[in-house]
Amino acid sequence: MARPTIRDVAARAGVSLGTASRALSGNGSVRPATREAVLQAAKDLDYRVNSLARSLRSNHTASIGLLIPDVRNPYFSQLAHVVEQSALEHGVTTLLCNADERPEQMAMYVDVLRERRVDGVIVSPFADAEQALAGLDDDAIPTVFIDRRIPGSPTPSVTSDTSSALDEAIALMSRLGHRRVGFITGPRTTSTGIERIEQVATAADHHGVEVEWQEGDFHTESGHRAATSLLGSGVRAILASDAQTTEGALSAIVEQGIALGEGLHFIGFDGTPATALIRPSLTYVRQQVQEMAATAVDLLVRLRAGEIVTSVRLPSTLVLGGSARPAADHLTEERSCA
Amino acid sequence: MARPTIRDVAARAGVSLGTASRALSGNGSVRPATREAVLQAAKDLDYRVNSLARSLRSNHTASIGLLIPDVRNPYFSQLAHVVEQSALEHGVTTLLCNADERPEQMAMYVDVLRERRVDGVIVSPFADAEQALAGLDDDAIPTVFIDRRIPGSPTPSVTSDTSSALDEAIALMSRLGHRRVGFITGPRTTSTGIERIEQVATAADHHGVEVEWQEGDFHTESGHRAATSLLGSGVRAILASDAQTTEGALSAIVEQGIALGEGLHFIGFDGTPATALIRPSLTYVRQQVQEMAATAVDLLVRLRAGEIVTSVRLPSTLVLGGSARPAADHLTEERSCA
DNA sequence: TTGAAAGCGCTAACAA
DNA sequence: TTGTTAGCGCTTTCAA
Repeated sequence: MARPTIRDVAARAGVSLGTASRALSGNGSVRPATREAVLQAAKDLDYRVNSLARSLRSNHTASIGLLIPDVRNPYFSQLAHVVEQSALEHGVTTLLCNADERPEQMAMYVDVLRERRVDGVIVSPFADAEQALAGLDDDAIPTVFIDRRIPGSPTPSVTSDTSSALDEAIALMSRLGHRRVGFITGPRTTSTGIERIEQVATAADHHGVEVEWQEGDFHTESGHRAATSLLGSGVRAILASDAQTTEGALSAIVEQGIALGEGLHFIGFDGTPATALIRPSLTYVRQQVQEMAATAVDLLVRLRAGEIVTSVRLPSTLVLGGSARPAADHLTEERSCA
Repeated sequence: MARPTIRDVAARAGVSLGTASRALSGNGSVRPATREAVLQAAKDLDYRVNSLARSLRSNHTASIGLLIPDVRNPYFSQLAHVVEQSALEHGVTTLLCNADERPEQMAMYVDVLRERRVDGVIVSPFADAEQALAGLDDDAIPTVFIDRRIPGSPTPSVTSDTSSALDEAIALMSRLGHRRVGFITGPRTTSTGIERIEQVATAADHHGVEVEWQEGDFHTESGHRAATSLLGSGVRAILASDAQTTEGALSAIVEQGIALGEGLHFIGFDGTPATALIRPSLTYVRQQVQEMAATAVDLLVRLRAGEIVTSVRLPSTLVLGGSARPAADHLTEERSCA
C-alpha cells in the first residue's frame, strides 16, 4: 500500500475518521480502549501523519523560522544549535535561514516563511531589515529579535548588555598604562555595532582613555585589516567588537609575530574554538549565547500562547586571560614561547 | 482582510479559480494579458500562496532535509551553508537537522522529514543510522549521502577520497625522518573514520612507518586527549583525522608550548578559521567541501527528476604549511616565536 | 464518547 | 485558453 492515511487507520481500528483523528492528535476525548486500538492500528500500518494536511486544517505548523546573518559564523552557529534544540523540546522544528547580511535575501526568506506558514520567527536583524520584516507583521506572525534589534521597534528582543563588560575592558587597558586604545568597530547597520561603539566611547571618557577607531563589519577580513592598521600606527592596546573581528585581528597579530600580553594587550569577543588556540589565553567579553537562544524560544512560545512578553537583556562578563591581564594576576601567567 | 486566498485574487482579476492558479504557479497556459491581470491582482492584495495547500495537492514541497551530525562543527556548518545556497538556486528550501551523532535523534528527524513530506534528503550517516534511515526508503524519498556513507548501501553518495592525500602525508612524515607516527583516529562508526584508518595503515606499510594509534571520535576533546597522550609517549609526528580532532590536538600542542614544525611535525584536516591562527601555518588535508555540497544537491535534484545517478568521489589534496614541510622548502619557513 | 459532514487553500483533470 | 469540479488528508464543528 502507498502511504497509509488516517482513513486506513480508522478502518483498521474499526472506528470513524474523527475518532481516529482525536486519538492520534490527542485533542478531544477518546475512550482509553478505543485510543489503544487506534494507536495499535497506526503502528501496524506504520502510519505517519501528513503534517501538510494537518497544518492546512488546524492553522498551525509546529515550526518556527530562524533568520540569521550566517551559520558559518561560530557565534551564530552556536545560537542556531541551541535554538533548534530548545524548539525541539517544545515539539517545534526550526527552519534555518541565512540572510547573508543581505536585505534581499532576508526579504526572500521572509516570503518563504510566510508561505510555509511558520508559527513564529526569531530574527537577528540589520539595517533595512525593517521593511523586509514588515511582511511578518502583515501576517501577524509572532516575532522575537535575538542578539540584535531594531531601535524603536515594538518587537520583543533578547540581547546581551555589554556595557559593563566593555567598561571593565577599557578600565583594564587604562590600568595597564594605555592612554590610547584601538577599537575595531562593528557596522553601524546593526544595533550591536552601534551600541558597542557608544559603550566604548562612554567608558573611554570615563577612564580618560583615547580611542583609535577602526571601522569593521563583523567579518574576519575587516578584523585583520583593522588590526594591521592599528599595529602600524603604534597602538598597543586593541579591542575587537565580535567573534569574527576577534579571529581576524588575532590572525594579523599572529602573522606579525607580536607577543600577546607583553608587547600588545588584546581583548576579544566571545570564546570561539579558534581562540582556544591562542597563547597566552584570550581576555574576552563573554556573552550568554545559550541563555539568549533558549530565552528567545521561550519568549516566542509564550507570545504564541497569547501572553504579553517583555524584552530580555542578559549581562555579559569580562573573562580574563593572558592577552590582557591586571598586573596582580601576573604571577599565574604562563607563556608558551618568545 | 485576513490573508487573501487565491479565490480573492481570481475574483479581483475577474477570472476563475483555475486560471488564477495557472497564472500564479506557471503551470498550464494562460493568455499573457490574463496572466498580467492575475499577477497585478495578487500584488494589489499582497497575496502569498499557501504552500501547505499547494503541497498537499501537488504532492511536492520544494524542500529538502539536511541531516548532519552537528552545525557547530565548522566543517559541517560550511557544508550546510553551501547546501542551503545551492538548493535555493533550484528554488528549494532546506530543513537543517542536527542528529548530534545520536541515532535516536536521527530517527526522530527522519520522522519529522517524512511528516513534512520533503522532496529529498541529504544525510551524513553513522553506524546504526541505517535503521533510522529505512523510513525514507519506505516513503520512497530520494536520498543522497554526503561526506560519509553506509558501505554496501545502494544510496548514491558524494564523498572525498583522502587516500592519496593521506599517503602523501605519511610519505612526508617518513621523509622528515620519522619511524613512528601518531594517528588520532575517527570513530569506527563512520565510513570516514574507518577509511582513514585503513588508508593510513596502507600508507604506513608502504613507507615503512610504524603507526601509534590513538582512538578519537571526531570531537575536540578526544583530539586534545589523544595528542596529550601521544606527546607523553614521545611521538614527534602526529596526524589528525578531521577538523575537530585537529583543533583539539592543536590546543594540546599549544598548551604544552611545543614548537610546531621543529620539535613536532603535525598534519591536520580541513582548513578551518581556527587553524588560521596557528604559527607556523598548518599542513593539512584539504577536502573539497563546497563542491561536495553543491554536487549533493545536484545529485538529489536529478534523482528527483527520475535520472539514474552514480556516486561521486572528490579528490583531496595535501596543503603544505610550516607544521610539517619537506626540507627543500625550509628556506621559505617563517616562525613567529621560539 | 463517537460519527457524520464540512471545509482548510490549493492543483489537476476534464469540458467547453 | 478558460471555467468547473473533485479532492489532497486532515481537524473540527455539530448531533446523536
